[in-house]
Amino acid sequence: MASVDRTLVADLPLFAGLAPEQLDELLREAQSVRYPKGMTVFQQDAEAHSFFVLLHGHLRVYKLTPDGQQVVVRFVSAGEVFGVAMAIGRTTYPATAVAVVDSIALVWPSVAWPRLIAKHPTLAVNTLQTVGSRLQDAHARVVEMSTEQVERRIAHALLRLAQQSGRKVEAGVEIDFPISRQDVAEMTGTTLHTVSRVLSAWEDRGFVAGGRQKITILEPHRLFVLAEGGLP
Amino acid sequence: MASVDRTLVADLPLFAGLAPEQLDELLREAQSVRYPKGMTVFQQDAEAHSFFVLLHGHLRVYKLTPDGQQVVVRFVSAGEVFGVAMAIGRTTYPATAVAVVDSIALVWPSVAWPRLIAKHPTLAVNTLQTVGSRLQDAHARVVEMSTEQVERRIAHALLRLAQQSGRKVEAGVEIDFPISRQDVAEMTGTTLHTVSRVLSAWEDRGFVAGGRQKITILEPHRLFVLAEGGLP
DNA sequence: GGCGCTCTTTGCGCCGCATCAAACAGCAGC
DNA sequence: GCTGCTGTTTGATGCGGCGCAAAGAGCGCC
Repeated sequence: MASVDRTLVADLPLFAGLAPEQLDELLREAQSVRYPKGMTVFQQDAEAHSFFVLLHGHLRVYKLTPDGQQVVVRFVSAGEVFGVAMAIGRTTYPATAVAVVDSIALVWPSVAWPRLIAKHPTLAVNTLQTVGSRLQDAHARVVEMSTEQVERRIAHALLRLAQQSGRKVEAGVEIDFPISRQDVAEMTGTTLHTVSRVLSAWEDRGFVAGGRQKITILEPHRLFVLAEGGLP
Repeated sequence: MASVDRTLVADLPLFAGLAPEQLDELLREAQSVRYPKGMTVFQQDAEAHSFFVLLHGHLRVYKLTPDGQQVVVRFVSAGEVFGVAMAIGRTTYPATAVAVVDSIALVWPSVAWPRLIAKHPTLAVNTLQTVGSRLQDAHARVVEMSTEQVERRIAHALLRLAQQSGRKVEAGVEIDFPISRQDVAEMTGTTLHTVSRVLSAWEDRGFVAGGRQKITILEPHRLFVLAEGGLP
């Protein structure tokens, strides 16, 4: 299998502080894999055979409750590490990851992880930062769900999505992958009905523009004020 | 300052895989500090000057929202690392930690962290596991808050508390530090009124026994069934 | 011992949002 | 084009649990 070009990934946070030769060495062990839209990259509770870096595309990561409800944990964008179950001491994946658009990822076997971090401790340090920032995101979400009501939670979710995966477009900022009202509902702990109602109201006020699996934020500042509890 | 005895902390997960001499070296740089009940160990948004290992006691870690509401992030038990802001790439603490009983912690200056992990990469790996398991806790909480209603969330919170800080007592399992209804409310995203009502109902049914800042679980199994959505 | 503080219990009314229901619209496939 | 599927909108209804209020109980402190 042809090795991946170093320049494609040299700037990723995961590889910060690694010498070019070290990076080449890492990449030599990775495979580049295509995941067509809709394909499952890994499944909750399945054995964590691999860990990944997303090169291109977007993934939807969600947890399934015993009674069949889904909760969206996050969306993965290009450049991010994901599926690092082994690194955090798990043998199975804690969630399911599905490609929401055609995607490409670098794939390492999980068994290589202990050896790789032993040789390149920087990897562990960088992963610690990544996991740490996810922990902060998760805590922020807990705080939001504990103290804010639905409208503000949806505003926060949209702003976070725009920041992570926003694409600037003439009218404003558009989430650059297909996202449904149901998805937003599963990110904010509400129902698609409520999300639809809230977005419709915002659309009337000119804050956002909707569409089938599409959301464009027209007035980010107004939305921000709303998220922080103001009365825009 | 007298060095801490190695045997006190040798079994902690943070120090797993370190040679005795390495551990001694680490401990030589630490200070042992007493925090009387009620004292603040560190404050949200303050500069993260130190990181810690709790030797004895219990801490309450909470976040304060802009409008003054508190959300309990977790309770720290003896043996755990905490305040590792620097490790996850922050310069300030993301939350406030207060001693709920007289406590003792080992304290290292944060500036020592980069040097320590450079010398002992195992520390980074072990911390990664710790932060990873906290991430899973946080995600579990997000899922609960998204999909479960109050009674089940409270049941889950109590079971988690019992597991982390339960003390076996003749009648059942008792949370072994002072914890108020308000605390439970701030862990589950509800109000102390609702928690009080739920606990009273459970007390009538014989599942738990209450008291001022005290909760004893009499029927862990019944509570578990309830938490999982059954009808006990 | 008794005062006062903090924590807890309990009642009542209201409301935000879930639930149920049904029609509507964009997009793919034939 | 038409058909069917999936995603979206909007209305009507009900209820879990929050907000408010006030009384009760355990405990430290003087």
